Amino acid sequence: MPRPTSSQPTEVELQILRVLWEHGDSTARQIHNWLLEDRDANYSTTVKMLSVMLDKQMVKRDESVRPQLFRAAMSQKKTQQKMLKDLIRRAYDGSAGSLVLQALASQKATPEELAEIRQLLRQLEEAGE
Amino acid sequence: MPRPTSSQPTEVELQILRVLWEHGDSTARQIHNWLLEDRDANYSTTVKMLSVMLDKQMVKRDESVRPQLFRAAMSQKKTQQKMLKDLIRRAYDGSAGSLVLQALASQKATPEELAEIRQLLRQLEEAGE
DNA sequence: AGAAATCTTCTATTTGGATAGATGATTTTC
DNA sequence: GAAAATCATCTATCCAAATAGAAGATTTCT
Repeated sequence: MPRPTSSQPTEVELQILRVLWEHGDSTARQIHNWLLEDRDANYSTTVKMLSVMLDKQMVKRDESVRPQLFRAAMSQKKTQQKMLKDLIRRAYDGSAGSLVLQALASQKATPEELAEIRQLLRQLEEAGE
Repeated sequence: MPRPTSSQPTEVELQILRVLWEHGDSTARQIHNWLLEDRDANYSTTVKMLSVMLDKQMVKRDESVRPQLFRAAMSQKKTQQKMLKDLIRRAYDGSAGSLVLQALASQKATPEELAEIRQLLRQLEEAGE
């Protein structure tokens, strides 16, 4: 029973998903060209990755048009939440609060974000009573 | 140029690190026994993993005693911060604030943690002015 | 000291992630 | 409608992650 398929998108998979989230449905060629800005890869590698992601149902493919169009199967938000939840479980013993504290203390948020966080915090505390 | 070694600890590696953080320096046998609570593995697999982690310098080994003792090379906090930073970069476009917002909104923290967060927030806002 | 148990290292195998070349199909261009 | 360009699939390879068996070394027990 060797290594199981990762439940998380891998680095390259995530890069492709980000392109799709940002630019919407795209052809393999378009995706590849966007990827080239960040990384150096052969076109056929990109295509192969898309095929792997198709098998994993991370992307969907519209075959009714030529060239075929790819789209992300899961929204960016859902993917983020899944990864976040996973990190909390794997590295923070399930404690979301301790992750938040560390993130705030060490990673710098903008003043606008801080204000938003404060507001959310108020709502949560009110709801808790 | 195939896949490079991951900069993050893998799932199994993280499980081993957690055992070490929780229980302190341990022999391979002890580590293995702790692991058995969560996962099903052969002893020699655990030993091999420790050897891989030794190569990657994720653990250190005290060979002056028998049986040899293993210890985590990096603290839990440092490892968490590294993983957190990486997640923010990879999945949140570098925005710590947006991760915090999502974590708070969707993952539930205890009232005590919320109070702590509020306090930290106050400090940050004061420092920002 | 010899046997038993445990520890340590060595060797081997399986699969996923990532890479890219070669070949066949389809569309575009002249 | 043939040539050129692009698209899609098929095939092949390399390495990391994960698994575990076997053999050699060391300690422990009687």
